[in-house]
Amino acid sequence: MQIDSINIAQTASAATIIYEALKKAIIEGQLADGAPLRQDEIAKMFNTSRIPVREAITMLEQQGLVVTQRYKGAVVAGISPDEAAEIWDFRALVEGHVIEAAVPRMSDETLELARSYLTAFSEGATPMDWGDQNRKFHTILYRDSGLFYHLGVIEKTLDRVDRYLRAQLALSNGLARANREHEAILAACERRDATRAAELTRLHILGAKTNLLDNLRKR
Amino acid sequence: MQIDSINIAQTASAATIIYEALKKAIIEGQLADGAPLRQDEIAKMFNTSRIPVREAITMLEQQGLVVTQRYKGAVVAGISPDEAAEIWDFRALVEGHVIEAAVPRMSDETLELARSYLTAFSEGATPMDWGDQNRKFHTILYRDSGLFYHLGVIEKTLDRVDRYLRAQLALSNGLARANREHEAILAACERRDATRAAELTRLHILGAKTNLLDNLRKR
DNA sequence: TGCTTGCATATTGTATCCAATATTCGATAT
DNA sequence: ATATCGAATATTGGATACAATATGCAAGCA
Repeated sequence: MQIDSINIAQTASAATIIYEALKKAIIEGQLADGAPLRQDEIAKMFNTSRIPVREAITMLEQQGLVVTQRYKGAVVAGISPDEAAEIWDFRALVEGHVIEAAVPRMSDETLELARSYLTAFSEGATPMDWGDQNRKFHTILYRDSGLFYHLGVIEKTLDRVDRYLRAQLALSNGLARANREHEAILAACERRDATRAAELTRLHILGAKTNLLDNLRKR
Repeated sequence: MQIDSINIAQTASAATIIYEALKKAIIEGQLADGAPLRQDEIAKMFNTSRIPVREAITMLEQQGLVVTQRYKGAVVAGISPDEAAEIWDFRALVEGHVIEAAVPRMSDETLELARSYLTAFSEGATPMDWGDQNRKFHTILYRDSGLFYHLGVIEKTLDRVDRYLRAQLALSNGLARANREHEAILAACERRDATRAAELTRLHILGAKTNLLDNLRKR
């Protein structure tokens, strides 16, 4: 006898659980740039030994979310204005390509979901809401491309800059413009204009880049 | 007193050494698709305990070079024709963009280096030679872009598919065409025609994709 | 005071040991 | 013969213990 469903729900390893939790904390900005990740401290928080903690930190390092130095430990990786600029350029390139591939294959359900995220975004009250709904809105528009490698790279890139994206949205002119541009992108998708959707996505990202850089350099 | 040079040569951790060695073995194809990575076995090879081995495997998993299952271990990650096709598309997109950014900033030394790699490629005798020189040739042309995030993503992508790239070059029509196309790309760089260099790079990669897919599907 | 030196403490890196799970293989029943 | 069960073995996941290195601090000295 074979009952697959029983084996499907694999309990995650402690290392994975710790990794997800730390990643969330970094992405959401609860751990600020440069904040140290002490193995002992984290191990106590999760009631484990340091071994799974170390594996979690190793994963984070591979993702570029922390930087470690031998015998000195890991700290949350920051981002310089130059890096930020480059990453936004990268996003424009890849996300533009992916949405262009996705539009012809985009289902009505996807469009409806996107619309609901757009609404939730405009009704959001906190930077966390804006960030979450913004990300949901964009990634749902990419999903139907079926380009899993691209999607994975985009996810990792967004993880890397999520904090800064949120900060950018919270700027004075961030929200209103994002809303306007989201509306235009979704409209292009709805009328199946892949080229225009891609163009608008690129402009949306590059505009956010300018906005963010003005702010980063100001500090 | 400050003597920097003494502290520069950091001895790498065992985990890092093992990671580099395993990565090399996977990239070079010494460990074939699906080959299991036994922690005990590897630990003995490096005269260490399994702890650094596990961290090395964790790194490889994050890179997508191995796939692990809880309590079952890690095996070298293969690649399906669909994934291969997508990754070659991704390469065309990103590498085309990066070389376009690099050409205006490309130094004469870079061009000379590229020429030397091109020569070494054409004179190579084994798939390993071809693969190495091919990769050197391409990446040197990207370097002067200064787009470090893009460069990092490209490196990881090439690591992921290095084995298949090598196999593609070794196909009957692989070498001669690669040589011809490399020559054309380099010529465009030398006359500072960024647009053309980018276009040729994209065509070069997409052509290789077709060649590879024909071969993958045949098996 | 300002600087070095050496020790105590803190932190990370690794080895060893135990626990949890998977796999193999033989015995048994049908 | 084939299928099923269960114990023995193999393998991975994690806890504890120890080693290597970094950091902070206080004593000593100019």
